[in-house]
Amino acid sequence: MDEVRVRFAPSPTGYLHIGGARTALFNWLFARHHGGVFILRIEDTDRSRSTEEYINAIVDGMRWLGLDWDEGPYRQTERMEIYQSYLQRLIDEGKAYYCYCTPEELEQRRQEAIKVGKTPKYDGRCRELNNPPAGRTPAVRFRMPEAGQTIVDDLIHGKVAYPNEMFDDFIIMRSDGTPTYNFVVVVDDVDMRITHVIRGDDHLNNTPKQIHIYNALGFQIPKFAHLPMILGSDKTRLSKRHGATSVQAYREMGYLPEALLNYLARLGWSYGDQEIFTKEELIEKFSLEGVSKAAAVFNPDKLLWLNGQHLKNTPTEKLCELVKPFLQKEGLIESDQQVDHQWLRKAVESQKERAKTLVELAKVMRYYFVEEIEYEEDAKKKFLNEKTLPYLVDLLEELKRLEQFTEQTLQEVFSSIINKYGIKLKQLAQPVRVAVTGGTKSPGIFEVLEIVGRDRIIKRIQKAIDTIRESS
RNA sequence: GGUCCCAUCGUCUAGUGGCCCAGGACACCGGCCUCUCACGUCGGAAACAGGGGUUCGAGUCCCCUUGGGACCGCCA
Repeated sequence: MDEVRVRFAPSPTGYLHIGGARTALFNWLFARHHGGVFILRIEDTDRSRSTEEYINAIVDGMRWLGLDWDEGPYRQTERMEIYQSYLQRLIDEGKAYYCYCTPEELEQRRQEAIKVGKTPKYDGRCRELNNPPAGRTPAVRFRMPEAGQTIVDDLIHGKVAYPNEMFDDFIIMRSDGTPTYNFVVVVDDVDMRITHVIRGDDHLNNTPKQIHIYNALGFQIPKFAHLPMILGSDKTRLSKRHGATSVQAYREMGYLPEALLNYLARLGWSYGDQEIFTKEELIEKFSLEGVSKAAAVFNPDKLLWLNGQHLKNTPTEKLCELVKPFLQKEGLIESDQQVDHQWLRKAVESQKERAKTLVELAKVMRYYFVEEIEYEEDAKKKFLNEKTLPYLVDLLEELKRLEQFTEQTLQEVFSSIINKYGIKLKQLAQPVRVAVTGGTKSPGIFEVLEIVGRDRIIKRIQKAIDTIRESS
């Protein structure tokens, strides 16, 4: 195979969303797998809806996901002369023509057609126009064949045949002089020597039109691969109604890029029974053969699980850095604060298997950072009471005498109290857990105590004792 | 309405004519592990949309029906 060249071509009319990211990912994986070139191209010919802000958001999203591009970002608005020259060629050769109908007229005819149950279709009235009406700036239409059929040979769907009667002469240049999608996409893909057009299958029905443009311009047709759509839980096209859909939103919710990538890859693609992939494995194992034809429903639960898996597999060292912004958001550290690195490592290590997102991770670390903890009402009632009071009193005494607070020495202290009262570890551990963390859930109690540290442990147990005495 | 695409557990999927009374994963339920919670682990419930063919044999091939989706724009 010659060098593979693929592109991701979003239109900047919104943030980078899940569907776009998946298309980008498949293109990127295909390029990386084949040692090819991945191009980012911004399709901003719709000036009224494209914004600079969205372009930045898309670029940021791609960077965060780690989908690096080799060329671009190209912008179509910067390539107008190129389109213009091809357009002129089509007009000169009679393959395109000026249309003087106004959008209002067209809309009106469309509505009428729909009303009588006919296919809304341009009637071709300007096709052979000799005396154009004065005072109107025309659009340009592409002349489509009226009979026969057009075959799209798709890598995922196979050969798809379209009867040509269903097509009308579509507009390739607006009356304001800007070219439209179906024309521009062809010119760009040819100009950028794209070998494989990999995109959502909502574009499948546009492909025959594009094929005729390729032919009219005498270009070679690239390979097409139309990816299945991503649906919401109600099986309709994924949209805001289904919850978070922008890549940025997942970033803020504490998802890891590699988890999102892994999830997106498995949506519409599979490799036997494997669920968890590193980025490198994805590149190694990806192929269009493994892509399915059927649309897939986006399942946030599975993404969450996968994120937990990736979180667990992330080196603690790296997790420490990743969680810092989230600790800041929780108000647990200041942006310029120096946190003892060894200590943070232990803290993160103790919680990493318990959190499914960075947000969760930061939240469960609260009692490691704050001075004063608050009790959960149920936990307090159940574990801080007359019955547990003597254990806590004894523990406090012993801890005050203890110099070195390590898991080892703490364990010894706990043992002596358990023996003295003839109780199980849980009967002591739970009250202590509530006293130190405020709740009933945490990593191993000795681990937690070591991380919280001597001074705060003593303070918190004292407070628990006071609390019990006050309420009795 | 026209055209096109698609169809295995609730969801993501394995399955490319016999290895499938259908396998894995998420979620769900139960057991184990255990100082709690997670992690882990073991087990359970759960699907070939329906109907016709083809074939010795069909989840797998063909047709129809049904259901879902996409496109039909001076949006991309």
